[in-house]
Amino acid sequence: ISNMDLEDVTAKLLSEWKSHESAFGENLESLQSSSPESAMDSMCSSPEMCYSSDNQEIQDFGFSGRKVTPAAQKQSKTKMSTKRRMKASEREKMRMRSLAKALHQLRDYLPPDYSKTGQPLTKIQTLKYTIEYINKLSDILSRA
DNA sequence: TAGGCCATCTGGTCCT
DNA sequence: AGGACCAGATGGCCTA
Repeated sequence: ISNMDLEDVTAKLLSEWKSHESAFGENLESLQSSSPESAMDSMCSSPEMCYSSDNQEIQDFGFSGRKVTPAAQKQSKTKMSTKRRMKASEREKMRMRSLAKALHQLRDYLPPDYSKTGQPLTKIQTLKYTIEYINKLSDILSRA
């Protein structure tokens, strides 16, 4: 990526900034008003993890080797109700989707030079290249 | 087929 | 008490 390209992109970004600066806020609003249908479309994508009273029983055995603090042990006795757990799962799903959406948007701000293979950048690549890109833009601005 | 990436579920923890 | 955030686990999909 040449400096000329960067300067072009910098100028473009600066000119577009005003029209984009509220983009995330708007998207947050749109996310909040997203239809429940779309939220439920992938419900139970993994059958083993579908909710059921049986499943609740099975998970009480705690097969993972996660550390359990005394406070956690105490709290684990008061298990979340199935209804509350379902609500929490749904919120978490929405939260992760909004994160993924934000990453997709972030990807669009990166120059195409960063995806040389033609394949879309992965999440981690997007984050790393964004850091790199911001550093380059900052450098250009500091020298201007 | 192994490994990378991703979406989802879940329990723990912190905060309001 | 309930929501937000986080990290671990798991399974599906895709590619080399």
